Amino acid sequence: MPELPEVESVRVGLEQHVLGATIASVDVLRDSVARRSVSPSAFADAITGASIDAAVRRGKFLWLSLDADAVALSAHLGMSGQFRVYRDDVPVPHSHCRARFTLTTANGPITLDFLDQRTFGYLHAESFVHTADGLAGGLGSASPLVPESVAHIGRDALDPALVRSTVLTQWRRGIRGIKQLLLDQTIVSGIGNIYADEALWRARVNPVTPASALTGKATGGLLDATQQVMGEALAAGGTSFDALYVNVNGESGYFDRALNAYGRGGEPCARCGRPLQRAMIGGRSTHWCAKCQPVGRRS
DNA sequence: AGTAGCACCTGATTGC
DNA sequence: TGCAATCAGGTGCTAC
Repeated sequence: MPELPEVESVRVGLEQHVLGATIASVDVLRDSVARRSVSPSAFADAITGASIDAAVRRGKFLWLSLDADAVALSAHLGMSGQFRVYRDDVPVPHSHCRARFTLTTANGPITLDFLDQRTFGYLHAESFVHTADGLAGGLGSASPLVPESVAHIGRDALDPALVRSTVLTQWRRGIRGIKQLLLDQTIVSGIGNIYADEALWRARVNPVTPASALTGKATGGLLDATQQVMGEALAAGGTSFDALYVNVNGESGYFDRALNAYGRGGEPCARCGRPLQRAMIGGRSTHWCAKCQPVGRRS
């Protein structure tokens, strides 16, 4: 479940079910899921026997802190990754199951599956590095550490430590269309294709507006809109259109019913009634209202 | 240094 | 009915 609200619902599920558990065994069902590790067996060896202390997230990057920050079990869900937790009735691994973990807890064993139809997601065992500002590395832990593979991305839209002025400066420094800046995970992480379109619609900013042409008021409004949309989606359990995007219990979120732009090309704009536009921009399908979101808008 | 393009995959849907 | 083309919530490497 790719964007921030969906990954956060997964993080909360992991926090509820696997905190304090010990990793008894790891079964890699498709080698490429551990492609960032030296080998699937090296991945399994690095985490087997470890205890899970925290479930942490920054943007779309998720990790479990093992053995008091000795090792990170990091996970990226890519386009289609899921975690599923089973306690009593453990099914035969799904055809999309790429790795299965067996955990031991005070209340008995748990099975944790990592499913990923399109295989863009991955699991990795790696070291931690310190954050530059010394503040908590992500939501779910007060530790000022992040996995090495997460160090290059910015803080996410809902992180209290996000520095607003820095974001606005970096957005306005870009020459690309503002949508591409929104998707740049090194500035603000967690924004994906759905919420980029939603935030732009809400802030009435055209997706192809050169970022450097935006006023400070416009970028400020865009960051506000991004945070609002993310917060509302999170409260609704995330966005899902089908069984591919579910929480650790296999349940879907409902925010798709509240989307105003994404996936609504040709349908009337909820503000003005004009049919929404749809086009490929920067390789991603993009939806906007030509009337409410004119190019060259000054504020 | 910053940016565009493409590669990485599977599967559902659409169109001929 | 069959088969090819298109599209999908992302990231990261390469080549300009």
